[in-house]
Amino acid sequence: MTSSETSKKSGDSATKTRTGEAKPLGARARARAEVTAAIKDEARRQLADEGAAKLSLRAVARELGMVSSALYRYFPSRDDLLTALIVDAYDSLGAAAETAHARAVRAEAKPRERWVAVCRAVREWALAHPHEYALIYGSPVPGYTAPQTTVGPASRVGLLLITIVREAVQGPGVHVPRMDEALRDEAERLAADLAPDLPPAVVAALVAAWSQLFGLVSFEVFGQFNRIVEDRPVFFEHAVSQLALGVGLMDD
Amino acid sequence: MTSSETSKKSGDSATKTRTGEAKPLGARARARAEVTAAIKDEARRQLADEGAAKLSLRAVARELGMVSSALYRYFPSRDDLLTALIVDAYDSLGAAAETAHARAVRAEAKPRERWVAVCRAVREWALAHPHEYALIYGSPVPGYTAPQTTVGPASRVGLLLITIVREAVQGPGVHVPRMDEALRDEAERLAADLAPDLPPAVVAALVAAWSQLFGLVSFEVFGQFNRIVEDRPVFFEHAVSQLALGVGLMDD
DNA sequence: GCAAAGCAAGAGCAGTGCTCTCTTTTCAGA
DNA sequence: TCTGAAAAGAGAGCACTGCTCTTGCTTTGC
Repeated sequence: MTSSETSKKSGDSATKTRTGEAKPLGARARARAEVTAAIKDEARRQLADEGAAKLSLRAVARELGMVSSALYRYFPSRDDLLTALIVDAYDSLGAAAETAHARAVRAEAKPRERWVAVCRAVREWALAHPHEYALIYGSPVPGYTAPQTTVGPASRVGLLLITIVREAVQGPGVHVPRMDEALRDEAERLAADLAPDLPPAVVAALVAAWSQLFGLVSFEVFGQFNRIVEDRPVFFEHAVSQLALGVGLMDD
Repeated sequence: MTSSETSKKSGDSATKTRTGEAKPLGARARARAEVTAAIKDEARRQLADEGAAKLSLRAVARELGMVSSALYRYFPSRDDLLTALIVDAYDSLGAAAETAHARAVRAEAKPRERWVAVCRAVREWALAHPHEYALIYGSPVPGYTAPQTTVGPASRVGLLLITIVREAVQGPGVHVPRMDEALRDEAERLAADLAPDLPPAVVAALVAAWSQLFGLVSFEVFGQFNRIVEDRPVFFEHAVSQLALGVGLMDD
C-alpha cells in the first residue's frame, strides 16, 4: 500500500522533466515533502484526539502504513516532530489573527475594534485547536528547549497588536497611560526593542496586555472558567476591550 | 493534614469506632501515611528535575527501594499520583498567597498594597516551583479530567483576591469600573455566585484580573518573556498594580 | 486464635522512543 | 548509458514505561 503510493509519486513526476523549469524540485524531494506533510497531518490528528502527552511516533507510523524506524528519516526524534507542530501552530494562529486584522482594516474599523477583532480571532482559534494551543501556550512539553525557529512565528500576534496601536497613534491618537517612575528604564528598553516610535508607557502596557490576553484565553481553554464564567464570549469581549483601554486605545 | 484525605480512596475509615472518638491512628495507617508522603516527595523531586512528562512511577518506586507494583497500593495510576501532586500544589500556592496576605494585613497595608503583595507571592511561588506551577496552570496533563477534589484548593487565590476587594469596599471604598450593557447579565450572575455583596461590575473585573494575573505569571514562567522583558519584578509589580486599578482599588 | 484485609514481590503483557543492520530504490556524474 | 553514492524502507532488538495478576507474608479486628 505504501510502496504503491511511493511508486506512483515517482511515476507522475517524470512528466515534469519536460518543462525543465528553474527549480523543478525532483521527484524524490517532492515525495519527501509529501511524506513529511502526511506525518505532520497524522500527528496533528492524534494531537487533537489525545493531546501531546499521548502522541506516539509508532502510532503515527502505523496509521501511515510505514514502520516506525522509517519515520526517523523525517524527524530525528519525537521532540522534533513536536517542534515542527509547534511552529505550524504558531503560524496557523498568526495567520488567523492577521486575517481578522486585515478584514477589520478593510471594514475601516476603529483601532479599538481592530484590537478586539484580533483578540477574538486568537480566542476562536484557541477554542478550535485546544491541544495545539496547549502546545504553544501551555507548559513547555519537551525538556524545555524553545528552538530558534519558533521565535519568528511566535511573535506574529504580538507584532500585530503593536501595529494596531501604531496606526492608532497616526490616526486619532492614543491616550498615553500613566506610568510609575520605577518602570521608566524597563519601558524605554522595551520601546527601543519593540517599537521605538511609540511612547515607552504604551509599549510597556502593550506587553502586559499581550500576556493578559493569553491569560484570558488560557483560563477558558484550560477549563479554569468552568462553573464560573457562563457567557464566555461576552465576558471575553468586555475584558479585551478594557485591555485596549489600558494600552491607550480610545473609542475615537 | 492530608492523611485523612489520602486514605479516603482505600476507605480505611474503620478508625471511626461507635464512640466516634478520634483514634490515634494505628501503626499500619501511620506507615501508610508515611509511605504515601514519601512517594509524593520523591515524585515532586522528579517533577522538579524533569517535568511532568518524564515522571515515572517505576523510577519513583526504584528510588524508594520498592517494586513498582507495590506503589499501586497507594496510587491506583500515574494520573492519580499527578492529581495528588496537583492538589498539593494548589494548596501550597494558596498557603503562600494567604501568608503574604496575612503579613500585609498585619502591616496595615492599604488594599492596593495587599493586592500587590498577594500577586507577588503568586509569582514568587511560581518561579520557585515552575514545574508544579505548570502542572496546575499549564496544559492539563492527564486525559483532561479535573477531579472534584481540586476545585477547593484551586480557588484559594481567587477567594483571597475577592476578600481584598471586599475589605476595601468596607474601608475607603472602591471605584466601581464602567461596564458595558452587554455584560450586565453575566456580571450579575458572577456576583451572585462569587460575592453577592460586591457590585457586579467589580466582580466581573475581578474575574478578568484573576485570569490576567496568571497570564503575566505564565508568560514569565514559560519563557514567553525571554529576550523581551528584562526587569521582570518591576514590570510585574507595575502590571498587577494596574490590574488593581482595573478592579477599582484606588490608592486611598 | 483466626479469618480477612493490607501489603510487598515478581513475572508478564503491551506499548513506547530510539538504534542498528540489511536491502531496495533513486539520482547524478563520468 | 552505466555506476556508485545517497536516500529510503523493513525488521530486529534494547531499555524503558504503565499496569495487571498471582503468590506468599504480615497486620488487624472480631
